[in-house]
Amino acid sequence: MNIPPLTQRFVLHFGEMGSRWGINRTVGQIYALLYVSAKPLNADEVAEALAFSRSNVSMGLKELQSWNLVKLIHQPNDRREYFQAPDDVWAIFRTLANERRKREIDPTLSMLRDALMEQPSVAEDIHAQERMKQMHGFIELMTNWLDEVQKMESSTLARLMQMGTKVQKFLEIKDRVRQAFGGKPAGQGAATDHTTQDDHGQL
Amino acid sequence: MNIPPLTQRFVLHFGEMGSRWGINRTVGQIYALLYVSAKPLNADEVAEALAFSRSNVSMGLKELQSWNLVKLIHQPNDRREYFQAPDDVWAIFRTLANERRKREIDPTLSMLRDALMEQPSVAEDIHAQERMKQMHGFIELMTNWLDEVQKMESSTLARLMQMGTKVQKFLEIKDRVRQAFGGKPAGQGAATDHTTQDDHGQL
DNA sequence: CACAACTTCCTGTAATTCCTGAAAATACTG
DNA sequence: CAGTATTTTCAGGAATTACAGGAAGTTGTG
Repeated sequence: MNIPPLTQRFVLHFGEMGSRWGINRTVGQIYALLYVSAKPLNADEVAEALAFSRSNVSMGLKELQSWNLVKLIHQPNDRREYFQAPDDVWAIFRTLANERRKREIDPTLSMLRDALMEQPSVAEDIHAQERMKQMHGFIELMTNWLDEVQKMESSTLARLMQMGTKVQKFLEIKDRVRQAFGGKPAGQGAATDHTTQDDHGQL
Repeated sequence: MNIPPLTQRFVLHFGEMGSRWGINRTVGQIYALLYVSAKPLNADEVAEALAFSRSNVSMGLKELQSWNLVKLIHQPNDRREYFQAPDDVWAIFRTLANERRKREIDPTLSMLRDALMEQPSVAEDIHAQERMKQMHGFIELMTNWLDEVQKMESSTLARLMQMGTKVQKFLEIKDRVRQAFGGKPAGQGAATDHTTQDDHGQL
């Protein structure tokens, strides 16, 4: 392995973490290398830097591409394919969240949906179905929220996250306002009455 | 495998999903079974229901305990240990998030912290360190936020999530108010002018 | 203390996953 | 189109991980 010390530490760490993350060491290291690299790298360079076989690198890059975690780039006067990781960590997180969801959540969601349509035949299954319903509801809530949040700008999201729990106060204020004005608050932003269901959805 | 149809489907699905989630099939199935089961089960019952070896079940339960995903219960007049999954899905999610974080994020965070204290020796490492800084900042933001959020009530959280993007409007209002009042709004909560950095932290 | 009811640890085997080198495929150049 | 550069696929050996069964350890009981 032929890379400077800090980079090496980072790369090795990601290799080991890889297994906990469900990706293998090779892929972890390749991604780490691309992430910290100042310029895009081609497969040979990666293979050389990490001392992996060329074919192994090819597989790894393929997997990273299937995760949408690397960009493919062509340099002028060079036929080789160069790869680089997006430089916005937020963007990386987004794609990661999307992909993980696609692979790890969505199948479960559809399994649950199917199971909820069945008519349970035994007492045990009635309870089981009830539990599945709870899980289904929770997952739906989470994924819908994620969908929404993905639409926001990174900077907006960052602000909201930095506010943390303080957003909660907002709910309290909202409740207070509503109580005071009996359903018709004046502000332009907050112009709805609270018809039970829609209650939560509207600011 | 000696369990009713719906339960079986659920259990098998979790077994397969297990591998994508970094847990093995056995553990996945055991948890699924406990989750849908109406009453706590002991190790023998689990082994019987899933047709696993007794010792395998023991290991699986041990792992689930190390994840804090099962509660251990003792029945009167029975020495055996009974296990059950918490019935609040939110609670399950919380522990899951905590544990995953402990295993998958915290080590990286501390590695990054260490790496950021070093003095990079080569040009490449200077850039690498810069990248690590970005990643570190992002992870810190995320984990701090998670900490905050964990403190909220499930119901509050649910409401916030259901509002989704609409919370964003809140920021806009805040900005509008701030602009209108020129940095010293009357309300008790929102009392800062927007000096770039501190800007975000305060409601 | 001896026995019973459980739980944990250990060993060998089966299954899966990882990785390499060679061969095949694909993409370019003159 | 021949020749070369580059990438992809694939078979099989190496390494890792999962699992069953049994041995050893614990805890409680008469």
